[in-house]
Amino acid sequence: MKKPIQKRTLATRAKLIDAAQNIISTKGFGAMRVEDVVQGAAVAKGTFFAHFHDKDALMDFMIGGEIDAHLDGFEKLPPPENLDTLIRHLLPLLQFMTSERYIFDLILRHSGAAAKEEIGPIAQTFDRQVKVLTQWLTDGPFRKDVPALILAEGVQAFAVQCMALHFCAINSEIPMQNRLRLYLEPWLCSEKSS
Amino acid sequence: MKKPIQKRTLATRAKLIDAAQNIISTKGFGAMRVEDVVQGAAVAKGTFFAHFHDKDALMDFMIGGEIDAHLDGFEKLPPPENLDTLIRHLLPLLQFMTSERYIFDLILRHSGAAAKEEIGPIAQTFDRQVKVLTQWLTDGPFRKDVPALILAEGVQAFAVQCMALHFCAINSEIPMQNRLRLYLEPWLCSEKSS
Amino acid sequence: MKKPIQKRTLATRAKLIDAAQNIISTKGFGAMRVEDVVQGAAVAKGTFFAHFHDKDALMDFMIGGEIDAHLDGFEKLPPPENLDTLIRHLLPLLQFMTSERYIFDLILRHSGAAAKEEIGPIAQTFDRQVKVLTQWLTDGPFRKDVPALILAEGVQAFAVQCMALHFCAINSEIPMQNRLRLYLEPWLCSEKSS
Amino acid sequence: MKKPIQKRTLATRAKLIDAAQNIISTKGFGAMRVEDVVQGAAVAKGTFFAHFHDKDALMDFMIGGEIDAHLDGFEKLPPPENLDTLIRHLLPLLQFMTSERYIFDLILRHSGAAAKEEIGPIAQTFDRQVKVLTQWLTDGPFRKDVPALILAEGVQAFAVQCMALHFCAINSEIPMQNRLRLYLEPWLCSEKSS
DNA sequence: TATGAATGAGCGTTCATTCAT
DNA sequence: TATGAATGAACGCTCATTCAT
Repeated sequence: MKKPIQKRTLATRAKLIDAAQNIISTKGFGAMRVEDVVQGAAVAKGTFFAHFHDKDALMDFMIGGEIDAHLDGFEKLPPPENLDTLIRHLLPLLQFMTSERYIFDLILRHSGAAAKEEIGPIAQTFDRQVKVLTQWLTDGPFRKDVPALILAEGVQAFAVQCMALHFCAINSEIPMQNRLRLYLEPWLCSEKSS
Repeated sequence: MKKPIQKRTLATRAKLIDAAQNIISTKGFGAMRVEDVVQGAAVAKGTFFAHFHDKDALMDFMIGGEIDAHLDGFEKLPPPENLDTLIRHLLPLLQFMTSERYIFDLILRHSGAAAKEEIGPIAQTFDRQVKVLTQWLTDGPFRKDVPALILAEGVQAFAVQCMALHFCAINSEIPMQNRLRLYLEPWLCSEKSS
Repeated sequence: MKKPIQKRTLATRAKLIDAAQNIISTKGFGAMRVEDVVQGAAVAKGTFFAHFHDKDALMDFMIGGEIDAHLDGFEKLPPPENLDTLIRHLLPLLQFMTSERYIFDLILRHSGAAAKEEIGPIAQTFDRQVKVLTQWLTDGPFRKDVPALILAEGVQAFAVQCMALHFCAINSEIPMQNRLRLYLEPWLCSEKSS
Repeated sequence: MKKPIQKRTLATRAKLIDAAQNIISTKGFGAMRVEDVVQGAAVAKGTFFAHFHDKDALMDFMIGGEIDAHLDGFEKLPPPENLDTLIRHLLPLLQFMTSERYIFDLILRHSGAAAKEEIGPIAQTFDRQVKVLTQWLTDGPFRKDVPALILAEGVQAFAVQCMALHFCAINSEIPMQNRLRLYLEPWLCSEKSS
């Protein structure tokens, strides 16, 4: 009986998110200005900060949403029956994450939930990624001598590495998915030697 | 006839680096402001930018130097004769890199040399890291079915993952070195099945 | 048939005043926020404004009450038989008024009833002050060549001046009551020269 | 040899003051916005705060300047040969001070230099006022049984009282100068009895 | 080389007050 | 009466970077 969130509150929040979405799809994440969002939502600036602690919180929410959409897609797919399928499945997400340097940096910063006590949207998607990957690795034709959870976290590590190198001048001539294969082949398709 | 670097130039640069070092050891990397550095060096703001292209260049230099010192140490060590030794050798570096969130973020950003054409100090240390690791992996009792270079890059990827999780509220109860072992054991001590 | 004030109304008002009193005695007048008051009273923001026209009205009420208490005390005292007694009598009130810069400023602003049509509590205390002083000056051994009312207003003027200078860095070394004596001696103990 | 203030610095400061002056004479002191000032001066916002600690500091400076101009005029006048002349001389200043409620409030707040360590422009004019008045009262046909300095401070006290009452709904029907005469006559034209 | 005043775009904040429910 | 989300107009601030001297 504390706070039966009012309809108006939700409506306002939706307006803000809509406005943000508009700006993002037009000009990209990096170009989002609080000023423009409140203007687009026809809402006072104070209202913005009543709904989101700061600009970063909104970015976290928006990017987290996008990643979640990808993960929703992942869950609808059958477990990949080989390494190449797995990589092909992952690729769209990696491409989104590297679509803007701004996004990648922000994701990295938020992925580790950092000092914040409450885990933010992006950090939660990282957990979810591991869950999905764990499932795939359990069901698919991958090494079984190592817990799927560890394998999944490793895939994440390699994916991040590939994305980072993607932004690297010297290393970017080799496509992300190729490099990822280079790592995942020995990671997922070996068996511990006795 | 390539203008012999003047004594004054070097002196000023030294003053700036000294001042920066002072601030860093007092308040940490994250608290470094150009303002304070030039004040500490008793030099004008503009002078700073005559010596370093931007603030990041100085940070890059300072952190790069620190990492290089670690790598110098690595090179003096004998190749690790097993996984635990390898991890123990790496640990001090990882600890420096995670001593401040600010450092870790900055390192991540620079590790990929980014958009910059010329590779900065930090990026170079990453190359050097790979070289050292490659040597260690070549000489030590590790899997040989995968190029040592790839293995080395993988070690780097796992190290980054461990550092990132170190900053994550939910995952930080397990020590970095333990987690690293979890990843490196299957990564370095397997052999491709058939 | 003028709507008999309901018990609930009075209770709410009392809760608000209580809450305000709490905050004031803890953190001072200047730190009072409507937010905190309604929270302390466990009442909604809007309710506050149903009971007080604005925040100033509450402040006016609280400070006016405090001053009135002082004046009640004054009326119980016998007319001062000399200047020093008069000043000694006044002192506690002046001390309250200068206990916080915020109070003094607010009193000054309200003393002149300002643009408001209806005279507020503080403005009324100023009238009452003049009445009390007029009585004192009529009954005591003070000059009679000037209407007691004018003298009383003068005392008020000098008191304000002393309070203002009390807040002034350069002038505050001399105690309020001493300075007041400096002014009142020639103001109250002279006679017009023919 | 610390900081030989540069020409540019002075020019920028002048631009800011000019712009402020423009706005003030068009729309009054109360309507001055920092935003408009920097725009009018064609200067960055940061520059404003490099020259004035905050908006209040500029207001202090502007109003102080205005009062100083009045005081400059006062110093060119011969000492008033009677009370009415003295009041007539003072009137323009009082009228400026009461021309806007905003100004009067701000002057009151700053007159007592308050908590600030360094005395601001307005506070300084208050000192200067006393000096000018002291001279007038020394040279003119006023009571000599009280130090001119005390008399001068008293005049100030009465002037403030009159200005405050000027803004008071109930008391404002009687013109400031008339009320001032009511006070000053007994204050300046008496001699201590016996 | 050295100087340091100026830049500048946008974020976060404030908090008394209003108004539709 | 009571509710509490929304308002809103500035203000203050940040601080790496530039550029005319």
